[in-house]
Amino acid sequence: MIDRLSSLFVRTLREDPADAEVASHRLLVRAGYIRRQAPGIFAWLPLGLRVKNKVETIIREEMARAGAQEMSFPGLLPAETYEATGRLNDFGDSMFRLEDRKGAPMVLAPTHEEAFTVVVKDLYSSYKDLPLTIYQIQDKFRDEARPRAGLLRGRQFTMKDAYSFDVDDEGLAESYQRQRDAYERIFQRLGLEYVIVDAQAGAMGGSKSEEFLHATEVGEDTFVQSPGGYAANVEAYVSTQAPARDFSADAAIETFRTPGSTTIATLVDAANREVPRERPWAAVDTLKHVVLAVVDHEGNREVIVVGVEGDRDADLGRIEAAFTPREVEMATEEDLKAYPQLVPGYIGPWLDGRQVLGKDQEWGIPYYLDARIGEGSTWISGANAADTHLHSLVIGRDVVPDARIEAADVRDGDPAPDGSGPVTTKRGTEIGHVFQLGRKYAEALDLRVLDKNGKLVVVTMGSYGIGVTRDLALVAEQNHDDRGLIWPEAVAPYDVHVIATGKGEVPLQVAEQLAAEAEAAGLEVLLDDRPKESPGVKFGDAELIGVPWILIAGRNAADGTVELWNRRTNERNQVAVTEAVAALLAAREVSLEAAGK
RNA sequence: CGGGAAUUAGCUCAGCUUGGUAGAGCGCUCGCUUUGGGAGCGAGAAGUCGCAGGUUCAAAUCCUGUAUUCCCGACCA
Repeated sequence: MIDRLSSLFVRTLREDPADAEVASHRLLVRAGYIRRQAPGIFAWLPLGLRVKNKVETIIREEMARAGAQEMSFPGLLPAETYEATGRLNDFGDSMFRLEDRKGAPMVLAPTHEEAFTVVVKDLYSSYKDLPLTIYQIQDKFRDEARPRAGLLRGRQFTMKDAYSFDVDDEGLAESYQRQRDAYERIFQRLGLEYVIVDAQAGAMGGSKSEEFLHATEVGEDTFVQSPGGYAANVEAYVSTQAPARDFSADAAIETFRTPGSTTIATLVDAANREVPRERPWAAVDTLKHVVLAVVDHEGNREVIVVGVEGDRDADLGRIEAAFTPREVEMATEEDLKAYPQLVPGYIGPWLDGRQVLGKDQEWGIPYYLDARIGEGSTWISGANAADTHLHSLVIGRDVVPDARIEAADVRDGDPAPDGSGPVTTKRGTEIGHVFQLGRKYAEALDLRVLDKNGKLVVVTMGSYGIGVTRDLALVAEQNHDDRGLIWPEAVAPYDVHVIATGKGEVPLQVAEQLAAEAEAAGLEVLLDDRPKESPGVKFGDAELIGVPWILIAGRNAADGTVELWNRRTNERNQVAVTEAVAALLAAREVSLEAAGK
């Protein structure tokens, strides 16, 4: 197959588009792969679509190998699809909603668990039909609050979503493993570096979940890694509680004046001024109390107080994991009005000789401590009165929390829970997610089959997603230089880019001949046959477009010599015209082998 | 949802401080030249200056509002 630049629908841009920040976005637009239609919504030009199709082909091949069957659901669904599972509310504003002409509520599907579950329920009713894994590659719609970074966080994006159905937990574990293995192969073939992290989040537990993350500066997720092999999404990181301390000889609580000290910094200053001690007080000696609201699907709000070490921030994402499926947000002024006892800047668990925070305590406000905080530890804390704090508050002596939860942010140097060393935090982006859903959807939608004994059992499910277009963008992100894209062979829009340049008709004739030979050898060819573009333009476009191999028929073509150019290594070799395609095939073979390992 | 920046030709931007009826580079069209690093000369097409009000003899420029886009944050107790 040969496509010609003289007629291909593409226009490269000399300058970076003003609305693109990250490299993948900039280069995909500049090189003529995609065009923005609206924030987070892109059109695919011929070059882009070729790459996208190659990514999808790799996924299809690996899904087939894993025994998954492809089908396709509509993106437009009746809203009621999501009602039984409560997800119409869960998704909230991030679901695109519309009405048909009769006024029936419709949505653009953000994901398809319900639809897949229902179709299996409609067609299957026996354990003999299971296990089953089905999938689709299809566009999803999510009305993101802030689409970002081009393809990396879009509002319409292509996703491969697979769903497994099993009669028992062992079956689910096997189906899960098959998809997980397939994902490893897919990312290896895409040449995308990845880390598999534990994403099992919070107190709900039970169902296993792992994320495939690609470490990148432009990522929006944070994960931690230890030298000993521990890896977890920051929301799933489990911190280590400080060892218990003997407090039998500790002094009693004492309050002190802290006018205007509503921040940790001013509080530390006030403490060193009012109640100085040998080792100066520091932020780490203070216990800071955050007022939060835990909100359920119906919008019911429960106000809670969470204490974390003063030198750390509360991490709402981590805290939320402990309350899933409810959401956690900062308390609003409305929330605070209901509890006038809570004096902003001076909140604490203790007042006048007794604990006041806690479900069963006087104020009835649930009280949680960060999981790092040990028994017998001693703290400066708010004293629940304006301009007053207290010190020598001892956990386990003066106050007892309702529970300890993962609340504080995670930092470089914090210990991995499995003893494998200090973790470092890194930025990454989720490129795939495998999840043992268990029976949640099957129960909500009543997907049950008869087992061997003729008894109805609820089916157990898994769901497995890969962000096709996001992964494509990350491949671009990981494979470029300041001149343009550098596609890996596996997803490049073409196998070779043949350039005709130079005086006379010979270069073009030679280029045509090389293109025909390459095509005959089974390669996909992009031929730059534009008659009037200067060499600089052609070389520049070739570098921008990023096909991994470039063949130049130029000034030496008349002498029977052309140039083979490796876009990635920038290595250029003069080869005889008669041997050029053979040399290309050989060099490509070496490169493919290196990528395959 | 909060904060910041931007909005002028297809693209990237200048002009606004100090109001006087619109510019550059790239791209595009035509002609000639050029052909190994975004080439040269000449000629040309192309913009209701985001939108709506206001001030003024006169507004891209000053004022008010509004929309859109991009970036940062979604936390500071």
